[in-house]
Amino acid sequence: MAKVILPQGETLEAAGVSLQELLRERGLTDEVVGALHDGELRDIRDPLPTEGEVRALTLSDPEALEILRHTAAHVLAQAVLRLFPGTKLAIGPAIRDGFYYDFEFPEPISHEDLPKIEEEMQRIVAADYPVERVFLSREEALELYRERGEAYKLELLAEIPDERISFYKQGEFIDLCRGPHLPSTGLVKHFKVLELAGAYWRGDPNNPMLTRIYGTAFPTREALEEYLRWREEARRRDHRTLGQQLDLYSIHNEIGAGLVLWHPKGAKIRRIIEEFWIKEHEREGYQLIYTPHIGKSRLWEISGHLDFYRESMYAPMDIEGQEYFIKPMNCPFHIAIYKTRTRSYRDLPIKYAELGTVYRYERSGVLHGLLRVRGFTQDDAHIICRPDQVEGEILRVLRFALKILRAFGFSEFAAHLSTRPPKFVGAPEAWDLATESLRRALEAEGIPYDVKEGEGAFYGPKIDIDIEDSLRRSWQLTTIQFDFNLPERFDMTYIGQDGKKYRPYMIHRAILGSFERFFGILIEHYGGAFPVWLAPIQAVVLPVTEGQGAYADSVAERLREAGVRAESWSRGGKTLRYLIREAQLQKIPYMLICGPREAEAGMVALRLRTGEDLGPKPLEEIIARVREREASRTPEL
RNA sequence: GCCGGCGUAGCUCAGCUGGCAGAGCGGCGGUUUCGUAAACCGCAGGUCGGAGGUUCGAAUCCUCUCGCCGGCUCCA
Repeated sequence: MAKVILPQGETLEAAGVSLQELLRERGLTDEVVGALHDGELRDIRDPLPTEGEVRALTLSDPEALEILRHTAAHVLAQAVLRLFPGTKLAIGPAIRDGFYYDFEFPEPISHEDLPKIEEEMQRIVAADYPVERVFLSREEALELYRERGEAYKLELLAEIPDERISFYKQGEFIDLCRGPHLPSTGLVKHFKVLELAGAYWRGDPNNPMLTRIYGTAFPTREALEEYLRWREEARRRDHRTLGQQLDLYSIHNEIGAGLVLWHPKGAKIRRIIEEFWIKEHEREGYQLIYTPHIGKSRLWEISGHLDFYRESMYAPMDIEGQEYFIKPMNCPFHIAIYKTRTRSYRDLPIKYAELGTVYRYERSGVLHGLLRVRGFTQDDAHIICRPDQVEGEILRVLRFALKILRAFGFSEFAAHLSTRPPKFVGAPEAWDLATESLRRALEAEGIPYDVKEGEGAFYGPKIDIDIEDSLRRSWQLTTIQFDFNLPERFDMTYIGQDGKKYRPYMIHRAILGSFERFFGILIEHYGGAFPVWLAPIQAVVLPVTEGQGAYADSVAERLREAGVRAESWSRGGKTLRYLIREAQLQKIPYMLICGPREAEAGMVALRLRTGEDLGPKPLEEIIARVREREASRTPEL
């Protein structure tokens, strides 16, 4: 007997029937759309389990969202088959923000077809077809799909071991599907078809490219509208939009895809980040170095990059008959510095850090604003240490990374621990020590992480920390990565206490990842409204009329002397309203308004970016305020 | 790289089935001297991403190419 918890909290015991039958007997047919048994979604049409607790789900339960969206995907497929006969079906799952279905259309379709599809979906919802579950024998299923020429479905069928194969049916539409699904199509009330994109069958580029249609569905109109509003808001926070509006950076067709020009304001922010970064690294015992942008092919042969990474490297250039490559990584240069003298065990750990600019050939389709570029500056460092130092150094570097990220207001981290792949170099014991050190560091810091079993690079295990952009796409910033390959290839050694040579451990790490990507994420994180310590312009002085222009200029001058990044907008004879709007759009933290009254009193009226008017203030107070906000790096104004 | 879409003034965009390149903002000049998110008038500004083709005629149709957007794949 299973214990069944109904939506209103009523419980009962039942066995041998499905939840749907049970509810029908009690006249409760409409509401319940699925069930949760030990955290697992179940179909209401399935027989109840023999034991445990089954909670009936209604659309207002968050767990039911997946069922709703999965059914919405079926409605989409049904609509597509009606409008585009001959379309072949692939797969159509629910995903985080909605659902998709992959199709092979007889003729390509475009965005303009989406509204039609949505309308047809509306009709299917309005028709309120009951969604039935049917089981076909393998033969029946094969026959059904052979008849329709559904090659993708046949491929899926071949992988299902069962003899009774689960299908769902609504109206004329039938689909191979494990479920669960809603009781009827009429429950998919609030949905939207969103995007069209290509997707390889089974994610394999050797397979045909299918057409994927994305959509979303919610239990209520409000929730759908809120989601659509959120997408709008995300568009406004997009670093590519803000980058232009705030005049932070640009990328030019004629200069090259993925190559970033940092404008004065973007460069100012970068400089502030760099200075912060340098100070923190020196405090943490890193030694800062500079290395060249190119190196001879021999170097990249030794490092193995020409064997393993060549397709991501720019073509070599010929200099006096020698091949040189632009660097895709900094490691070989750091190693070369290490090797300039014999190192003692007493010298370790050695930590070389560099803001190293590298160039990597990224395929054109993957470039994305500042988040995926071809030329970028890594905040790179290599920690070279003894085995007995590994654990301590790893904990230290993880703590350090979190400290840096937190300074920029990031608090939610998704960490991944990638372990040894089937093909690897180095001793298994070294891998174990490294992997365990990484794991213990994550646990000591209480950072939630998942383990990507076997997904480490061939040369070492790693921790990656991802942060999401405004559209919740995640991007890797931090990486802490062991390297058992390069110390070997470059024959790095140190002399131990016993006078013998030993191989050091090398840890490659980047915290911000690259300045370009980090900046992109940072722009979105703050929606362009940077905290005072990062704001490229902290204060603008706004004269009410041209009569206060000279006073405004002198105020800005005094602020700059005190180290405040201030400008006076005294030229142009613009109205105060105009200037305020402009400053607001530029998201400048402080607006210092100077009218005749303020000029007379030697003060400024302080208006915050939030719109708050704090009234007249002496300059000293403004300066103190800026200094305090800078020191604490608070987002408050 | 692949699929679909998009490239028109500095920016945002209009320009239907081929027939004289437009608006708003911004810029410049002038007027206005103004108190918390856009004062008013005027002027300038374009190889319609680039190359080739079809046509009497191309921003518009076709091909190639560069770039961008959404995905997929990739991401040492």
